[in-house]
Amino acid sequence: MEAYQLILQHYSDVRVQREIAEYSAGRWIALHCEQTDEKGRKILVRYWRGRRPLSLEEPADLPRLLEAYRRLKPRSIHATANLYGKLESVEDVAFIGNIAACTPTWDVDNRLEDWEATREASKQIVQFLSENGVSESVYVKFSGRGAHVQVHPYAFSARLRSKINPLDLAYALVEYVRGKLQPRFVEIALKFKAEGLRVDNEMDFQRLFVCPLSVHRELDTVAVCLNPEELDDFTPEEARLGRVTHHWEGWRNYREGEADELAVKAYSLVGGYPGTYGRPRRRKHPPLEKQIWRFVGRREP
DNA sequence: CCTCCATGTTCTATGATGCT
DNA sequence: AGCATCATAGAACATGGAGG
Repeated sequence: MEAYQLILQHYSDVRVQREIAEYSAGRWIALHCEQTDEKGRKILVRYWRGRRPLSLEEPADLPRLLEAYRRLKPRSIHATANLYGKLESVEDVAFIGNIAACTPTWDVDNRLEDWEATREASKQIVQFLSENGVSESVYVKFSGRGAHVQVHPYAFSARLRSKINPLDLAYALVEYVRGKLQPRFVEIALKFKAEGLRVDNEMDFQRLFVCPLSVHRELDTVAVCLNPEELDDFTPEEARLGRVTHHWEGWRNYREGEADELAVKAYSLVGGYPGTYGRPRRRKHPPLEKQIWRFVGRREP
């Protein structure tokens, strides 16, 4: 069978469609395609006809999108860490004010062959969260190569999210925990001789992560979710494209507000997301031309 | 494809200098 | 002082590479 057929076959599975749709609901999604641009990089489609942020709200949307972009050969499905209040225009994703909730994510990068080190680093994060009251809203996602440790967006209560921007909360939480555990990560890298191990805070205002049950963007592996308490039961062999035998549907579990206390502590210590983008930039001085028109006493023609 | 981010380049506001 | 020019720092903008 041709290699791409295997991908289409994977996405034709209704369970795959359901998981991707349910995860993607409210998020801004992207299709990473096998078709490359003139520089040989895979094309990433983020807008519908260049206007509307791409979204995927129900299972049937997945085959529809694959069909619409079939010439580009979509390969992996990504979704933002953010959940948006509205997803209809470019402006809806251009400013942080429309972020309704955000998924704190520790990106554990590593070579596929060093899964044991990836798993141990993930385990440290899970354990730290658990010790600090965050246990029912956590899952680990094998990304197809490394892993993502994610906290359900509603582990921050609606009340807290209305007071502090969810992106700031997520950024602070990830950064705080990462800082606490950094020495452990170094130990793990040494112990397993996994010099490629890195735990990054990639939270930014339109960051994408691979969807549960998406195919990896390069490897013939699938992003499956793992029960954080049973990480030892999984090996990457069980997530090979066409032979997926392991996936935990508990990624949707959460307890509202269980991460509030830790997030507030983190936020008070490390502060919010440091980027300026998404917050409108102000000119200190208006361009000369505008000043002249103002001086002349009328608006520009 | 689209965006971030570092880097380099251009622009602009402002203060210093110098001249009348 | 009043005016013009020059120097300069920081802001704004352009560009290129990286990455999802």
